[in-house]
Amino acid sequence: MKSRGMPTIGQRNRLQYIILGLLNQHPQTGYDLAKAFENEIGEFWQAQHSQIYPMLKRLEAAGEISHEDTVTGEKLAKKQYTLTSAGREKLVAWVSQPSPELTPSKDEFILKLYFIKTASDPRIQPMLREQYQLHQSQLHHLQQRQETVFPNQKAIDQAYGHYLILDHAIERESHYVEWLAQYLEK
Amino acid sequence: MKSRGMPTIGQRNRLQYIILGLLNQHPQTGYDLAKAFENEIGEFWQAQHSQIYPMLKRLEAAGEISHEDTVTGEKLAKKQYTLTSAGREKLVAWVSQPSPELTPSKDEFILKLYFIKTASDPRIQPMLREQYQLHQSQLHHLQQRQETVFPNQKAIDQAYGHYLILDHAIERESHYVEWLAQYLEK
DNA sequence: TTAAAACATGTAATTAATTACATGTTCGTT
DNA sequence: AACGAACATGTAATTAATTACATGTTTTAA
Repeated sequence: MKSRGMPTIGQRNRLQYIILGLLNQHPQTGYDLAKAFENEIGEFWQAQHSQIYPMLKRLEAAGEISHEDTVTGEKLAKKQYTLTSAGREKLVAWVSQPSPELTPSKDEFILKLYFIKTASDPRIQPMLREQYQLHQSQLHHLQQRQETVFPNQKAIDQAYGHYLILDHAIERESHYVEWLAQYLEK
Repeated sequence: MKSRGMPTIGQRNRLQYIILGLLNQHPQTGYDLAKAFENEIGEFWQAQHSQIYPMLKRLEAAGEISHEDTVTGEKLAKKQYTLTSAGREKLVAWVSQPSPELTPSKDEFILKLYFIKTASDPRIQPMLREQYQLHQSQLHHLQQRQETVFPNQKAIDQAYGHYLILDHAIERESHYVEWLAQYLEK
């Protein structure tokens, strides 16, 4: 009793919506999308090109995006994908839908701590220090990106969504670092 | 050039280690493990029983755990799994290993915000309110669990790992709620 | 000029994870 | 006595995601 006229793409598949959202910002190639998952989006969703290219085909087959072939230089072929009106509708519907589930998250390090039973175990402090360094350097990286990408209020207003996402990532890392510091012995 | 005498279980598979860690606390059944993924562990790792039972078989075949059949009441068969010394070694090795990667995380809601381009879009505030409620109630839930499970210092000392994990979850939710509140209009 | 990095696009194979299917027992409540 | 919730264990089917395979072009810096 699964399909009642539903499309082949599973309704829980969020990658498709994220791709639609990215293409709505401006037409892009699969390669560009893959870059976005490494950069601005990467803090909150990940996808490799091997997942992206097939999804672009599915979305195009479903009539939600279309592409135009362009050539760079002598013969390097690119496919610029654009949203169709059907795709835009689907995107709007997704954004408007409530998101009532807490996203499950995974943290291997925290679990390792969990399995160490006593507060005095000598392994704890080195582990905390390692994670502190890791998250501290990630925090620095994010902060530097914020400084270069959003040097003034105008830049923020022009890419508010991007600003929000980066701000959230910075806050999250910053708080993680503080939590670690709390259990670190000086 | 992939396998050079390596076991069939992929080395990145963390579920196996988590199961070893849980069994190290005390012998348990697959059902008990599934409960743990809904309760104390659930904030930082998830697994369904359909993933757990096959993994128990693989771990037993690899000689890292063993089981004892017990019967409850008239005929309800249970399998109590215990770590073998090989399993305990593997667990210790995992915990001791550095965890140098930032765990990728996914957040559908933050991405939806990202795709809304202007700060004045009327959809933003209702979305923020929905998430505020969601995370606020999750926070309450976690706080109540902390109160009941860890009413005093003695309880904390006796399950320090569990305390850490719950504390981290509470801090994370609490901070998420604060971040949302910052962008909420009163 | 040449080599490496970045650009660009795909498929195949494998592994992880979810959802659905499938069955039966025990305990607590009404 | 009957019913529902919780206990208990598995497999099958599907989907999502990663890793590996595979190929070629363009730009940039040494």
